[in-house]
Amino acid sequence: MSGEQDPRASRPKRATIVDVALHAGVSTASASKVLRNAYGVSDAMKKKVQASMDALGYRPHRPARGMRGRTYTVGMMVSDIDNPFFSLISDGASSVLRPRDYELLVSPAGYDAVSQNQAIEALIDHQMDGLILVAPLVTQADLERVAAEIPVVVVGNHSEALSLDSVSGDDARGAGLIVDHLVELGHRRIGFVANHQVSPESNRPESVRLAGFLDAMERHGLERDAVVIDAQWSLDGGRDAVRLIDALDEPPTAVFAGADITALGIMSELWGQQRSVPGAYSLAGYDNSRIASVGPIGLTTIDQSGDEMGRTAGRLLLERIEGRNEATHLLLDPALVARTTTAPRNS
Amino acid sequence: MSGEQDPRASRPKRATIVDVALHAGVSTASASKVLRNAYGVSDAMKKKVQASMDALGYRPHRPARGMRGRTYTVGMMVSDIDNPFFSLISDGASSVLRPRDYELLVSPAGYDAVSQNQAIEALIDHQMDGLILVAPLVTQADLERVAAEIPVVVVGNHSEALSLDSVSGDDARGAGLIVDHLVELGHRRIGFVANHQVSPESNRPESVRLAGFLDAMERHGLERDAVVIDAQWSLDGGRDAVRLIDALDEPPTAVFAGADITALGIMSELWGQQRSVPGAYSLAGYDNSRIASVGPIGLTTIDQSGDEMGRTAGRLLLERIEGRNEATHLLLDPALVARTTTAPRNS
DNA sequence: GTGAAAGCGCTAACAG
DNA sequence: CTGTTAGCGCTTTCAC
Repeated sequence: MSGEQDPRASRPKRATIVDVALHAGVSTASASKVLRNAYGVSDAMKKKVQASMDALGYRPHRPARGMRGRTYTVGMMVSDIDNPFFSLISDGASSVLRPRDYELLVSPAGYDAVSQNQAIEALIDHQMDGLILVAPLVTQADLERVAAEIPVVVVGNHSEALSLDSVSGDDARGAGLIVDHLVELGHRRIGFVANHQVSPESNRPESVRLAGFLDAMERHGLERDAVVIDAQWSLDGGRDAVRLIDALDEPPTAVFAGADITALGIMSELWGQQRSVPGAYSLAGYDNSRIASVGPIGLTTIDQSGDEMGRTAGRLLLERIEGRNEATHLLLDPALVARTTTAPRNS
Repeated sequence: MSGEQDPRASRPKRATIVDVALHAGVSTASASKVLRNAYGVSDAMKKKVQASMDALGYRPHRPARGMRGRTYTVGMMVSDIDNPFFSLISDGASSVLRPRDYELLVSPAGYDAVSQNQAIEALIDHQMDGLILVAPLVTQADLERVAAEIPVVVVGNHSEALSLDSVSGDDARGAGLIVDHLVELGHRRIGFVANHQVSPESNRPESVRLAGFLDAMERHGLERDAVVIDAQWSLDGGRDAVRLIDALDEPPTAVFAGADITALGIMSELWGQQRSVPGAYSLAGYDNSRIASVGPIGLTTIDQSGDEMGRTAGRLLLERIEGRNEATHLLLDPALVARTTTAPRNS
């Protein structure tokens, strides 16, 4: 009679597990067991309860589940959702999580350790069942601390930690593929953009790719022709790199930009100066972003199969959630994708 | 003494609000009030409780909060996290949500109505305090049904619904800006890639841009020179568009691709055929993706300030959560960004 | 194989 | 202004 102006009055309340149990004529405990596919329910019971759930349009309330058991939700931390590679990873992870009734929620955490740590804590506060951390910038100690609280899979960063799993591309090998390719084209003096903001001995991709570059150059007897340029891995960093390269006494004839985004910055700056690629020098990236394949760009790069990384991360996380305690660290094989930004030395 | 092998045994339990209350020597109700910044607590009490929270490293348990009150979490549904524009929106929204102690979690929902509806339901099941839906593909009726349950702000799609808010760019005006620019360059016969998979009378950006294009052409007395090409708004769709344009009896001298991604597909296909832009025809996109500014691309496009959209969406959602009930629908002004893919007709 | 009852951490309603 | 208490929806002992 009253309260018709209250929007909530007209809103049918959500069915709860009590409603389901009442409707099916069983106890809430049994309804709960059916919901969770738990051990020890008869087929008849299962059928009856599921019918009631359907009839009532029942959907479990996640916070309530989280109070006692699992939330059936996995959190994924990324620095920035605007990264084609991250998108592949989340799609891959979802594809294995969803059939198992787990949902994936993404937290865009920014590019510094402080805000990434906050985002991770927030995910834990949400009582997520597990975490996928994509290329985290936090310290190894932070990672271990988090992994002590909740199942964790790190994607993109190499790791040897015992308390968590990791999946990443074999960046040392990938860097080697680029060097081999350039040397084969006749280049000897080769530059590498290093993103040295990270400490060189870390296990971030930046460091591993640098080490892989130096190793490969040495393998070819070119250690004296390895030129390391220090600029950020970003569009603007690439622009800076052009100036640094131009200032060199003995500039390289080919540049390995470390990442596609950096290579794009380099191309863009050269273009603005009416210079071309590979005219000015050959150029290679890393990541095989979607944009790398677009005609006018045609960037030579390394493909890492983000999709497979995501699927693997999802699988490992489910295993952890289910109780596995031994660490698994996987390295996926990278592949060279040669396009038009790399050319023989004297052409 | 026992259970040292149980990982949970060594793990210090999380501090709860009861621990805080005990530590501060107050009731849990008072501690809760301090936590929520609620009305009616003395300064002394506030200080005391906050000190205890800090001392214990207390972090509220979100599911528990969600059981009775708010989760202080906002959900954002996007089709795909790999969209530079969506990234700007999430950053913008976060920047207004975070200072108010709300957290943003993103759900990558895919490109069909069914999975988007599922993602939205999952967000509701999480007891989110409000939802930001970015360019949803679901029906208007679905939107209203959702908005009856939870505060909703739609970003990108125009809307007149009374139960929810919306923020979008003025796509009709934006399309007009492109046409004006092309006409000014001397073009008369102009093509538009229409992404006709959506019903033309919908309020999706696709339809509004098409209408804006046709209106502008008419305004210039060029209605007979408006050429509508039907191809998907994607890299591959752009490639298809090239073939469709080539098959035309009277091909346009300029093409408005409807979206940057489509324009990139067109450029890529032309490049593969050794043709250039604007050599083959002038080309314009829409969205001002980051990649549009990269030198070799240099795409003429429309900028929509995703950052401002995100901030506005966040602000509107907070107002809704705080109880506003009147609908707000905002249209943001787009701006032309002329680059090198558009040139005078006879050059 | 099934059910009754306790309780997860928090907030809201009310009493003092 | 502060404290007591009930209960949100679910899972989990522990009886039966």
